[in-house]
Amino acid sequence: MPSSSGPVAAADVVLPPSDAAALGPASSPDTPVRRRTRRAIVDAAVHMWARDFAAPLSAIAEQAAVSRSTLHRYFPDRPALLDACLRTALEVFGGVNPCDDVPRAAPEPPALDQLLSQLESVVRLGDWVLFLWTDPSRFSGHPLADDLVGGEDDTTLALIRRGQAEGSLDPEAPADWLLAVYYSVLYCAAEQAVRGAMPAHEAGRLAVRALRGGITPS
Amino acid sequence: MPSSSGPVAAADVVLPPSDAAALGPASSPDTPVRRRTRRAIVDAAVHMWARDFAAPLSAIAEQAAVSRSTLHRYFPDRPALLDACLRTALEVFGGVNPCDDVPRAAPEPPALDQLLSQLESVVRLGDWVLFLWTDPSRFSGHPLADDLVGGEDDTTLALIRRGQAEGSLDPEAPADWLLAVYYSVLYCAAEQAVRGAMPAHEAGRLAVRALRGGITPS
DNA sequence: CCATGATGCGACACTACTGTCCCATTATCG
DNA sequence: CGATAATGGGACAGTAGTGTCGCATCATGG
Repeated sequence: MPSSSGPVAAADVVLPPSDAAALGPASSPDTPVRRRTRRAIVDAAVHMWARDFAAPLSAIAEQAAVSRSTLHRYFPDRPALLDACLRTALEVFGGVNPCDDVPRAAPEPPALDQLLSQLESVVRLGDWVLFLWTDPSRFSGHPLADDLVGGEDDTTLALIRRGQAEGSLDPEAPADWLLAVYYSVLYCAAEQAVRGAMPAHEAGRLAVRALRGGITPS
Repeated sequence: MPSSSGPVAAADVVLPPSDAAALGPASSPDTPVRRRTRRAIVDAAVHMWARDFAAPLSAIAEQAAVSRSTLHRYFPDRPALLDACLRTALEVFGGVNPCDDVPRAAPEPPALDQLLSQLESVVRLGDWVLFLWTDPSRFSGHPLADDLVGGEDDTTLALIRRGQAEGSLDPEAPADWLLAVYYSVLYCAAEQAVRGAMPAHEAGRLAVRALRGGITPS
């Protein structure tokens, strides 16, 4: 998952105009109307695909309150819409290129604390978490998703390795195992929140508690 | 997940003959040949659907080394094959009707120990675990799956509640939250084993460790 | 060895979905 | 208000997958 000072408000995210394939009609620069329509389609896709990755484009169009023709004006095909969702996910999760990170002057807090703090933020992104992690293997190997879901570029993996080195995370377990556990607990928390079983902050708290101490009493 | 003294060897499981829709040609009682063919198809379905739930029947037939015609002789349609897989899963996971459980004379071990011991057994069932839990919501509400994947009939949920009552499990978290965490860690372990990252027993050990103490050092 | 059981092949009809296209209509902007 | 942008509707062709069917072939069991 990309590192950040915190997730960007979902409504503020704008797809880079360089992605010509995802542009709407006439491939000219976006107008506000077009930007809103495109974002409505992406949000609808994430909403539907979080729940059923086989959901057809017609259902997504309906969820977005547009016609299938309109959907196809913005996204020529299903893979293009999926790419747009993944690119938007990078923004939503505060995506920055890890190589751009500038080392901080002050020592960072323990990696465990940072990791859990990140989880508490991310769990509020409900549908986006379900979209990415309902089936953890869904986007394995997808070039746009490597930075999000546990590929070698995933900054969360780097954070886990730092935590193991500094002693705040279990040094006896493989890093990618800890990452898998982290994402799966994050998914559980987001799923609880999305289906209304509890508020997102409570789900985050329970997830943090589970990752700190397991399912035993504290 | 149904309680048992241990999972039944997969090869020994036989689909109840009462399931007429799933019987092979002529709906007469099974011959050994037919029983083996049916089981090969079910195993192939679980293998393919563990990895991709959209896998077509033609791919399942190929995996089972039968023709699509033959697959259709045994299972009239995709839902029938899915039902057969879920019924077989009940057998594989040692399914018994929870109401049939007779209270033991001697006190049972702590629920946490029982839970984790069960996990170490179940993780060896690789494909079956992935089939059921790759997408935790896949079979939600499916009548055949309630006893397996966290429905109210799930004996694991009862075990968790007993553990919370006796103090070996976190009493401050909702029982269905602990169940969701348990299944998600089980899935992670099975996935590591199935993709060859580590042996199943090592994955089980790591999962137990994570559920006992979280991702912090022990 | 032969009758019967079991299976494979492939054609066919059908379904659901997708991608393209065009024209009429509605919304937006200056 | 009018020109332009944006959209909806629906037809159409195509794809992938499914379910059915009949016949030839192979496997099995007595």
